[in-house]
Amino acid sequence: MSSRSSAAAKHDPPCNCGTLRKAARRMSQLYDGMLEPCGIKLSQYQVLSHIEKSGGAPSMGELAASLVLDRSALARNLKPLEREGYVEQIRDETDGRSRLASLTPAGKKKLAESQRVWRLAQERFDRVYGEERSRALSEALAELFSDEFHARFTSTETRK
Amino acid sequence: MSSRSSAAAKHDPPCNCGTLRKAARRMSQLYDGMLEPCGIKLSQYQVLSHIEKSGGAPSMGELAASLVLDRSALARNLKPLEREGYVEQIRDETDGRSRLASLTPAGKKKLAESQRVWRLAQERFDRVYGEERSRALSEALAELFSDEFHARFTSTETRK
DNA sequence: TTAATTTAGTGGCATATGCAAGAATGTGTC
DNA sequence: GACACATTCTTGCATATGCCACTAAATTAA
Repeated sequence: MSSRSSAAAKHDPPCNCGTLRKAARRMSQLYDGMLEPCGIKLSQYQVLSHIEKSGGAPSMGELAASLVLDRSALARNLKPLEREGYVEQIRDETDGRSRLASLTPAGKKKLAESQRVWRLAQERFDRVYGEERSRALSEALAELFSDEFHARFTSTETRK
Repeated sequence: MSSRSSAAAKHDPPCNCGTLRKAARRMSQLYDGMLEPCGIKLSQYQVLSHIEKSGGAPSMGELAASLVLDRSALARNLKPLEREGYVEQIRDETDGRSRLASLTPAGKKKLAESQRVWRLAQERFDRVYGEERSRALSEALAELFSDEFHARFTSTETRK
């Protein structure tokens, strides 16, 4: 038999998920490094950014969903941002259960400031990785965290 | 002027890093879900798996590097695995500073068990995402956490 | 209207991560 | 052999994440 097929030489391909996590850790490090002068991490920038993109005052649930983040995790991630006075929770008049996340003036300012740095990071990424590939990668990854992918992945749960 | 180019409509493309993080969170959830019967998370499986791949007894530093993980983070991640008796740290005879990570018999058994489930997850991923694309994605991501990418990204730090 | 159900957000518990400072060990030099 | 310097791991501190159990509020069913 060939040495390739021996039991000991059973090389598994790299773990898709592990690879994703490694890349995420490394990129977070790089982006965080650039955002450092702004005093916020990419994770926090993402929160501010998503609040703005949502139109201003999303509910915790909506915001968590758009960040692909657990509700409780989002609540905790907001803590430092509230402490710094960038974000505040306001009651939803139409639904007593809901809290809406909203940027304070200071939050909008910090977001604008961070956005400038973030764009530099994006540009650097595109330059190093290639603009075309960058766009393609973004789309590929967006597919992975889409609800459709999740549904297709879990629907095959039972059989085979 | 067209509405597209107005200041308010300045749509930034999605954040490469944020997208990566979202995808990593979601995939971790899916892989963790499948590994659940084994009683370990993907992050823990990765540790066991990398110890094995390394040949048996890597130093903390080597293991951390192969996992693209901070040394201190690795040390903490090992805690639960040591508690469960899957991993043990042994002193390096040739270097008093170094600790080597090693799988216990129970750890090898748990790894083998988890590996079976992990392969199912990988297969499911490949089936849903496409085997060819899966392989390509893996390579693309591996490039992102490579030292070369890190170097190229940070080397342009100063200029522009 | 009241009871059952669904939806939102919170708090407890455990793991995951990173950075910076500190302690232990090794090495090279004089 | 003692000192300066480098390497390895450990600790403290802060954030990041997820799951589950619980409370509050709204919605639907009876």
